[in-house]
Amino acid sequence: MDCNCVSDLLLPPVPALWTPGIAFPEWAYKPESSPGSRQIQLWHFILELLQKEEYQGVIAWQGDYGEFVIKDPDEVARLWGIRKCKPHMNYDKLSRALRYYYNKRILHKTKGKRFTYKFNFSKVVLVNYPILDMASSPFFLAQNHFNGGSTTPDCSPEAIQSLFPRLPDTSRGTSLFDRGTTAPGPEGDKLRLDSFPFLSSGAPCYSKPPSLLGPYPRNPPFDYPWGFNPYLPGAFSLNNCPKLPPGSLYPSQFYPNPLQSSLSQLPHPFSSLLPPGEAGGGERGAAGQTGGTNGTAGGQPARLCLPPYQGSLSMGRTDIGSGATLGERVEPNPPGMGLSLGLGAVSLGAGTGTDQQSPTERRGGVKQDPESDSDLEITDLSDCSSDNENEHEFGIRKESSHANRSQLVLDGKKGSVLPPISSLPPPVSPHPLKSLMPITPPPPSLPRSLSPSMALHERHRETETLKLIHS
DNA sequence: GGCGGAAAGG
DNA sequence: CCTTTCCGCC
Repeated sequence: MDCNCVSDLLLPPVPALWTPGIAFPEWAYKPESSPGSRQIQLWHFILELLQKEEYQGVIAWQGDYGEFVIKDPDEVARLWGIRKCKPHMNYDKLSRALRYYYNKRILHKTKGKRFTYKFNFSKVVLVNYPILDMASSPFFLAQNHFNGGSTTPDCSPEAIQSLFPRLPDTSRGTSLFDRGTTAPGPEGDKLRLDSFPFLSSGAPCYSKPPSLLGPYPRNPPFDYPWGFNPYLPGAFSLNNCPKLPPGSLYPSQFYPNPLQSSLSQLPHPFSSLLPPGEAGGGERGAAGQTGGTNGTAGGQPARLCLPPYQGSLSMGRTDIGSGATLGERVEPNPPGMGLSLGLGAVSLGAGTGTDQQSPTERRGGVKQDPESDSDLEITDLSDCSSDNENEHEFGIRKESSHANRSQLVLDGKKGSVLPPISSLPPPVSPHPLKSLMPITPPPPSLPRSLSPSMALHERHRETETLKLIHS
């Protein structure tokens, strides 16, 4: 039989709202590039595991935001092997694949910590992100030299969230892995990571707005569903994550989803997207096992668990625009600086700066409807087509001793520098938050206007920006 | 353990 | 293009 491997099984049956060019880099889906099409990618898989409580013992978020530890390398490799129908997969190979992500800057190694890697979410999220507010988003700004250029790029969830000011109605579960059949935009093409130099070659966390780079050769930026945010409920089908309360109660096994928390406090679109209870007050959820088995349970928004993030999640709507609370430096947008994002590096440890550990005891996830879980059971391997007949030998786990001290190596080797755009038009429209520059712990940044009308306005704005840029 | 080159496969 | 597989090196 063929290897249905779990790949497909894990994919939600419903194409749902997945839209091309959004949120995750195309290579992440690479539908057509691989014969089988929908080959899940390793980092997706990793994220997947990270979201499943049942794998907490195997791999889990730990440390800085986006950082995770592979607690049981062999097991992860085994699971990956199962998923990919590669019975002989092992950590060595898997790690090679992981290393491969360094270049893409999807991941990077946390030096000094064994089996510890860190997602560069900014990359993941920004890729393909429609132009929109990036220019004014705190997140965006944070990663630029707008504010003096010395600020640490903000890859915090809040910042990320700010990139998704508008949210479509994504109440239906959609999966990150759901690349379904859906049709891509015009021409069926999808944005490629390559289209975003700032994502593929710049410094970590480089966040030059795509719009400024002219990354939309064929896809008008506005063709994308605004606001599709993989980090928001509904974006994924992985809804096993316990709901997290708006506050900052962190379930022991799941870190809070800052975005979600933030969303719950947002005025409208966002909060309405939150699963019931989430927007409200959130309660805890029994960490129980997720027994659900439906990918996209009817109407139940999928849940996404974000990596640990020690920053404060507090972010009242009242804070919007009054960044004062943050106390960070408020800097006016220097005219002329426009969107020239130089973007500093963030990754390699710089990121959120603090290296403290995330909360592990706080609990407070909202209970999730067991039935709304999409399952990512990596169990059904019924048929792995192709050559690998030995799927059965997945059981072969060798125990390996992973003990070692890591070595510090500067990976400057491939760090490419982003070409600074020195002649970009100044930010089109000032935004209150624009001046807020988080330094360390990224401050809560709220999306600016969320109103539809504003959306239109912004679109227009973006268009103008593009014009300027291209002229 | 971790890294990255190289080659091969899908 | 994204691994997978091998491998030598640190």
